[in-house]
Amino acid sequence: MELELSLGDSLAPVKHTITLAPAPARTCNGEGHDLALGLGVTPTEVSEKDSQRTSPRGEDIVVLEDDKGCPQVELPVGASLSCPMNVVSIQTRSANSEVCKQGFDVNAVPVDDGASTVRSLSPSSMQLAEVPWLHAVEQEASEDEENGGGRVRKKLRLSKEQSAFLEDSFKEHSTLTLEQKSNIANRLSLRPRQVEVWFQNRRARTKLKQTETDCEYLKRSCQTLTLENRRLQREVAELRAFRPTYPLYNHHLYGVRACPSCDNKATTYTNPLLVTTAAAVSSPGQGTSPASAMPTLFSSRPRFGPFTTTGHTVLRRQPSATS
DNA sequence: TGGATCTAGAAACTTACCTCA
DNA sequence: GCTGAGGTAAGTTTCTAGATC
Repeated sequence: MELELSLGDSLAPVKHTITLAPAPARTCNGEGHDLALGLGVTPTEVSEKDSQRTSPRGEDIVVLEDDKGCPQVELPVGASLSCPMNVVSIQTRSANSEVCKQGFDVNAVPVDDGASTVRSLSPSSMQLAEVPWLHAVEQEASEDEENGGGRVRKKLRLSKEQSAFLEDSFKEHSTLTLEQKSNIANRLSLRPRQVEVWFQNRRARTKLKQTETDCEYLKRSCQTLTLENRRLQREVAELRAFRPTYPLYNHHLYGVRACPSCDNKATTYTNPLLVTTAAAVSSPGQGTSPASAMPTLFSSRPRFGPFTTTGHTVLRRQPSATS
């Protein structure tokens, strides 16, 4: 989102852009759902009109300048709302096993009384036995005959021990090699196909659960961001109403940032406009910032531009508006 | 070496059975 | 006993990566 705030008189229009920019999605493995809300007013020293530069960390920074091409003073204002909580992304085919090892473990199985006996049945200790699952096949065939050859789907219910063993196996590896599959089938007197199907369904359940978790997380993040957005809009409205005529830029007051995508030097968020305004009111003319070079900065009518979704920390100056 | 074909495995989607409130 | 919802085993389709020619 991009909220444009234009402050300055009509003779020397100067605009600053307040940007509510979602950070690029990111998870613990580099892709995902790290949400961040950034509020920035970012003048620069670059004089090329409407040009765009890149920060050392690769962030896009848009050059803001006045209509005469004079460089504006940087007023780093950052308000950031981020959710650093690690959320494991949905498994992908390419990297599912690695992803599964990190963060949220949806495989956590409540340990019940029977678990202690199950735990000792480590799949790695399995021995390849004589295909006991053939008994299951034979039994199924005889049941088919009893049904007159008509194929009636018989619902298999895995025993508690079978399920627990499969769960343990799934914790060790969410996908199976042929050997692992037949080992487990032998150990549980199931057909390899049944083991395979169980793992397929288990992966599907894992993914579904993870999706639900992600969805909940994103919902909460969205609510938080909405509230923050409203708060910021109220703040901007208050600033519009305030419209002071004093030089406002005490540069040293703007060093506070909270946006993690900028740097980690910040500790708290302070509304620099309010702080500076108060300072300017209490002692007009104070400060050593280059703001004194543009005393009319905030003297024109503020203007809000539309929100945009053009990406992360892209502060693009809108074409000069005639008030 | 690059493209066509085949194959196995996994995901996605669906169906059907079973349990339970 | 009936019913609907939810869980889950299993079937089907689609996609993809690797092997082979």
